[in-house]
Amino acid sequence: MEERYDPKKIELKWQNYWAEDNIYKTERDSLRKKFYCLEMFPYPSGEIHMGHVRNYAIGDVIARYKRMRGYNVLHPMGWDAFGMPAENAAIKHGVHPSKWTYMNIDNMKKQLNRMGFSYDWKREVTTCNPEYYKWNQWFFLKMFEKGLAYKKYSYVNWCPSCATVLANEQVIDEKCWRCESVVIQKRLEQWFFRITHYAEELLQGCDELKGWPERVVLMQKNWIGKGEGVEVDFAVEGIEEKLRIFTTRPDTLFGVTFMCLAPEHPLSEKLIKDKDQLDSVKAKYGKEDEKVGLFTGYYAINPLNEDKIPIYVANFVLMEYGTGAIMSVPAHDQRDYEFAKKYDLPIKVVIVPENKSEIMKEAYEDEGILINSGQFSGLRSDIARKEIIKFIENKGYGKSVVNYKLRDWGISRQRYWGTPIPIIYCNKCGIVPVHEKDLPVILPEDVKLTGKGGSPLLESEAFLNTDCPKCGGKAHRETDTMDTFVDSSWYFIRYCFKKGDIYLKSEIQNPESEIKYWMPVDQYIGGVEHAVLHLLYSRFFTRVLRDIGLLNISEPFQNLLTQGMVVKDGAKMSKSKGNVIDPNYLIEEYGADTSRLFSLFAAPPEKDLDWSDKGVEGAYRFLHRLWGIVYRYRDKIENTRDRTNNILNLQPSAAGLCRKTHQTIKKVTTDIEREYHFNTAIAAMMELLNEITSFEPESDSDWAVFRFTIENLLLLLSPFCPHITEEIWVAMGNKPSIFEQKWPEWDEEIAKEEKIELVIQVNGKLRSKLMITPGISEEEIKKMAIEDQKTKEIIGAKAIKKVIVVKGKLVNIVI
RNA sequence: GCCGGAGUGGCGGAAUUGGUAGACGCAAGGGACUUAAAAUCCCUCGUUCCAAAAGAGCGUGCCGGUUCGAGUCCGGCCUCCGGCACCA
Repeated sequence: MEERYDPKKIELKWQNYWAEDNIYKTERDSLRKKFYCLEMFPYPSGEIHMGHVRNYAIGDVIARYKRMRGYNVLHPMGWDAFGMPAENAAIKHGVHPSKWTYMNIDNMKKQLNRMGFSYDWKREVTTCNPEYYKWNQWFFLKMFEKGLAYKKYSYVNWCPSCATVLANEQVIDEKCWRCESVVIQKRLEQWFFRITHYAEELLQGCDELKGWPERVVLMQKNWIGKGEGVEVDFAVEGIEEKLRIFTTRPDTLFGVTFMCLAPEHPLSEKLIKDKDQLDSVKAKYGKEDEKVGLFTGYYAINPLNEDKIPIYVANFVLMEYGTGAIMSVPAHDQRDYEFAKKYDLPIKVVIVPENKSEIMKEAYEDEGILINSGQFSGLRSDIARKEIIKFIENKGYGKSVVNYKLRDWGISRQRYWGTPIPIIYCNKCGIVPVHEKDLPVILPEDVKLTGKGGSPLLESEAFLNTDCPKCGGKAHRETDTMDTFVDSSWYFIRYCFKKGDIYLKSEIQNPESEIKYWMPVDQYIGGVEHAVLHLLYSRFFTRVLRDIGLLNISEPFQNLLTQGMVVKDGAKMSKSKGNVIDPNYLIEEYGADTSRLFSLFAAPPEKDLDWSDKGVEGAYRFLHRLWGIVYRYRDKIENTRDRTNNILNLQPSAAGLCRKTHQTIKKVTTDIEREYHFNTAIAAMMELLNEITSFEPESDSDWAVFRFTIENLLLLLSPFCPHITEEIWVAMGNKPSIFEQKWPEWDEEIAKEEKIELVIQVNGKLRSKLMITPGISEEEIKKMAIEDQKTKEIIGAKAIKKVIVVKGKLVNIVI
């Protein structure tokens, strides 16, 4: 052991040792309980940032802690390697996305290893590897078979300048993230995954997510957006067709004064002869605030009261939700109200508030009593709703339906750097799936990336032209690639296997499968920005894979920890703001242990972490002091082989330190177990070090306590700061590795304080304190409190009304 | 607009079921060591009154309530952050 704490030197030394010793490799072991600890894998941008450091430090502490608790821990890492930045780099610098990506992976892997994270690299996943994306294609085929993958026309975000489709995430304030052109909606034929098939199950499953943050579960519920209502058919005067609408408020059916169709509704095109006028409404479709409508000239008949009501086409009606047509009740819906005011349509009140009546300035959307509603007048609206539904269903006017806001997942991307969709188009046979034995459909390397738009795969003759698997005739391949969210929807399943080719087909219905052994993920850790997208897609995939027979569970992630952002000066770290802290600099300056310690100490994991250069110094000082004290007493410690636990024969100061050690073991353990409160766990270890510093050992038994305390502190600290603890552990004469040690245990008897402080309150105000022995009777405590000198002075001649004793804590005297 | 979350010293944050508000760390001030600086160590550190100490008053966004006792529970607001948003 050297005098100076040199993090760089010892960290590199142990990282090499651990790597050579293969200390993190994981094997199936049915004798031990498994624990699957997973952090969201990174996009290989080339450099890790503070968000990664924090995310992976949290995961690493959990993985190491669970390992020491005796669990068989799976702790893998990989790369979300497909995606646009690689393509953009290729366009800008002329380097192939593949080369760029693998270079970045190389670099980031070094950086992660430099942080001392305990990953089993034998299970590394790289999504742009054909061995991986082959299974994306296989899942696609399975879903195609089951009708869960299908192709349809739909509106997509289109950037006219780049001439390409953009994902929703790539549209910022209705503009293209790259060229800032205004994005338009374009109708294109695209592949979809039928996630809506599982809408109800995904919603129900939310209640099972006990280990998830409530807000994430709520966001998922809102996103799925279940709406229960009724579909009602209205006859249209003069034509045969019925007009079907969806409403959640059948209690307002008597207040309908007009109908609205979405501009894309089939009837709109049929009823409006002037196409230019219809197009002008279409142009205002969607997110416009202004309500625009066009009278069709046709009337519908309200099946409940035979009212004749005009039919409009309106820009605020969405084709994608419900039936694309609505009944408008301006008295009880604010949007309908605005529309009615603008086009001077009648407003008919059918619900009044139970107590008061007032002049209408806006729609009354709350519950109330029905009026002007025929046989239903006088009913409360919630009861009327049920009665009217019953009536409608009996008469055959319509039926109860459930609608969801959740849409099917559009996975087609006109991009190069992604998984090819395994579909072939044949002039004779139409859409033909690639045969399973022909997987993977390899993404060709020799393509030109210009950034001009359109998939570069269209230019690759060798890729494009193929034979039809059905008739053998000339055919061509699908050139769209899959959304990269497909890759991340099942990567946690791929980790269940070691690197190399896998064969999932043989895992179906195999009860001994690795997947069934490791899944579900016991602890998942990542940013809250994935609350809906990635986490929802993964829940969907897990259900699809369950129905294929690969899994016997429905929820992939038992417990979810969403860590906060790393912020500086109140803003998220970003290049444009110039407030980025480079982890490389931090590691170079202070070492990995300090970087890890600070990012875990400064805030609880779920909250935002405010960066502070000075705070890092504080974390460094703690490790420095630990090093210093062990170095100072190195000879004595090494010559002491006893570790004493027997508090009875000790001097008071040694007994105190021994007690504090047990208390710290308890505090650190419970803080980790209780919602991973690492910040308070670290604070407790700092307190213990403070006590060690002021302890002056003299006798042999003092030294035995000293060694006992240091060893336990090292064990407690080892998941947080693996390098320094390993170094000191070995320097004290122990064998490596400290991670093969058991997590320490505390003795409740020793941890108990000999004397406790009793607080004396008078009328709820702190007035005095007494030292007492725990376990003395309530009567005695009362007596001691009243007879206390200071209490007496305050009470004076006043009468004592009541004395409340909280055992072991305080006495409150009411006068 | 709707749905969440959060407001505690100069700062990051503690306070497990209502029971000593401010643990731990940072910053600041003072001191020791040193030719000097850095590093290290020691002391002080919510605020007001008082020269200081002792002591007392006030204090967890604001107003009110429940309670012997409220940062914590209840009612009504304010501010900030996040998500969704013409979903009929």
